[in-house]
Amino acid sequence: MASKAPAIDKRRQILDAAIRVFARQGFHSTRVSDIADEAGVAYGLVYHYFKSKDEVLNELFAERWSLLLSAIEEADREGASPRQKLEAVAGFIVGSYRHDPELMKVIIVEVTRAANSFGRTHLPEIRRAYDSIAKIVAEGQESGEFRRDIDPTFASMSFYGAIEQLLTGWIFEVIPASDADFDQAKSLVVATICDGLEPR
Amino acid sequence: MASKAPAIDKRRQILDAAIRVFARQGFHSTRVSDIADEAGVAYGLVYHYFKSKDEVLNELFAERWSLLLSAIEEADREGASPRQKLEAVAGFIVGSYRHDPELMKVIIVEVTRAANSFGRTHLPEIRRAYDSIAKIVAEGQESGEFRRDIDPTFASMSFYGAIEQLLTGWIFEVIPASDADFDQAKSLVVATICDGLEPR
DNA sequence: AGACCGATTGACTGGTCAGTCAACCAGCGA
DNA sequence: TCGCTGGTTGACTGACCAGTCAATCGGTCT
Repeated sequence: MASKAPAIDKRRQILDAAIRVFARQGFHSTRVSDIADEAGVAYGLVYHYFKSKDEVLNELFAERWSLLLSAIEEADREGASPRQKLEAVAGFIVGSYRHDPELMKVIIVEVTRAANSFGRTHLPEIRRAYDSIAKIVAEGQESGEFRRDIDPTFASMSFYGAIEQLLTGWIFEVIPASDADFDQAKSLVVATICDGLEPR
Repeated sequence: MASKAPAIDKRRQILDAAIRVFARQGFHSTRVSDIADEAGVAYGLVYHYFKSKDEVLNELFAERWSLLLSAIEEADREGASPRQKLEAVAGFIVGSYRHDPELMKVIIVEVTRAANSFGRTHLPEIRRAYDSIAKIVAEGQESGEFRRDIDPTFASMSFYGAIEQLLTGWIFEVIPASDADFDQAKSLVVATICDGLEPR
């Protein structure tokens, strides 16, 4: 027992350390030794648990993104109106950032927005999120709760893009990130996308 | 005269080659020798015109971004309604992509969305764009053409984020990029942001 | 002609790291 | 007690590449 438990701990320890270091320095400028140092383990141990430096990031992304995909699906299943569904999605993403800003920073900066390197690899999974959101919009159009002249894929990109830009703003301190801002953010994105900027 | 003109040509030649290579392979995985080869000049000449590989990208960004900033200011100056101003901004960005997709890909992927590396360096300039857009929104609110309960900075981020996400979708072929799509895009983003998804 | 000077060339160097590997250690079962 | 096994260690290597620099070229001016 004592031989298995610490093994799992070390793996987790390395992943958690990687989050911190990637968030601090960015993926490209972190050496594997930085991760090992931060985790308090030997250099070689990283390669015992992971095939490569890339795999560490892939693992972090996969873990988190699958949660997002589930959350979107659940929102779609349980939301009453399409607007509420979008609100749930926005709420989950904002909540993720609030709960673990470092991890979300890594996911967004190094994968989601890094479409040339890791984003490329994970495009199919990322796309799945876009598609699920588009599905919510499409359903809203069918039920007449959303206008029909805006392509669902298009709306999905705008919606997701708006949220991600917001997180990016928080991450790089372009816009203030207080608890109040987090609270408002969810409803504001949804208000912007569903109601629009012009008064009704 | 013949001693100065070719000099400028070579510099331009290197920049243009860099756009192609950066767009194809990404900044990190292009060697300086790739740029030189693509430009058909010797390795060392790149360093005659540029201090470093970074400076080549910086130059490309600076050139293009200053055009964007001017375009936003002009839109603000000459647009009749805030909505028309936003339309002009969206139009300029989409037009830039249409006119030179490779350059825009580089700008977005390597700078604007690469907030950890080059985005960091250029944050002040990038921010200036956000601010100018926010100003347009704020003016719209004062004149009563836009609702007042959405923070201008916030709206600006959503607007810009939506457009950039759209371009990113085109760049990585997540969404179709035909001439018709380009034509529609401008009005659709503006419709989404100003009118909202819900019917009026 | 010949001195001058900026443009141009590409071989070379120095430093950086990702990934390897042989050795070491700790607990457990025989 | 003595292997055995799997976690753990960290020095080392091989590849890669940004940036340097001394040499060359070609046009101009005197």
